[in-house]
Amino acid sequence: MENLTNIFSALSDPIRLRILALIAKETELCVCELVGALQLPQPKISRHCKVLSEANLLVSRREAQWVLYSQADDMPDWSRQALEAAVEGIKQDAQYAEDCARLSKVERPPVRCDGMEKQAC
Amino acid sequence: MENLTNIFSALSDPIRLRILALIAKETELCVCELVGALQLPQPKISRHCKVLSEANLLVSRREAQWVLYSQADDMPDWSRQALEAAVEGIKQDAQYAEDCARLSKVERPPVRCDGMEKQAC
DNA sequence: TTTGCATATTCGAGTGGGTGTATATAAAGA
DNA sequence: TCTTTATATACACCCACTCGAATATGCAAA
Repeated sequence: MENLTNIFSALSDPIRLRILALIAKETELCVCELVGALQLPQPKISRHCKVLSEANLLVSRREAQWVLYSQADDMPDWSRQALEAAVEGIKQDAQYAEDCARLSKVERPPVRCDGMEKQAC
Repeated sequence: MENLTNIFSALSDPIRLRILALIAKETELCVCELVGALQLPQPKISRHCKVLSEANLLVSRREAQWVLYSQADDMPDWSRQALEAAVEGIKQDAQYAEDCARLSKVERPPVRCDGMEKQAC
């Protein structure tokens, strides 16, 4: 029951929904990319990512200086369904398009160039 | 965006989830039945039902002295999906079984005997 | 119209969550 | 080691939310 309400309270914040939508689109993002896309202070983004991690919606891995967040892969069905609903909902918001546009202009950190030569970024 | 966060914050309360699960099971319930099933003060139930109505998850209709709550039928897809996820999640909680058991013992108000002679209740 | 039942609302108190600012930690490179 | 970049945390403040208790409203039957 507490798991359940944690999930939905994690989903009940606009900034966290924006983070989830971008990660759903890009698979994996680091904090500084999210800061660039959402144009919000870094501690704010970091705290919201923590909330999403504690709700078991995101997981993080550190790579050099960067911390990369992605969707958790061991969610119960209803949790994944709730997450999908949230992402689907925010995709219909104008904010999502703006965030995507800004994200595309954010310089990719070298660690995000998966499968390529890191110098190529 | 505000619609979206309203939905998820409406879903982020254990009492509201219990209400939604019972209504999903019984289609339509009045406040006094919910009070009996959840064993909580009537003003509390009433306030939570109001929150769910304002999030467009429930609708209410008055029949004599009773107010009957049921799922809204004009939800966007992602909203219905979120609601289904919430109900699915709470069904796996022990609390749900207890609520169902208590609900089955609550005396049905005459207005809930759909399609039958009301005296038969 | 008075009484009783069902539901909704108001009020004040208490609590948790979000935020900005500042600072701490972690890692890499000079 | 010192600096830079990236991320996390600490602290104080404020606001929204929840609650219990009391009261108001709506409806029907006597």
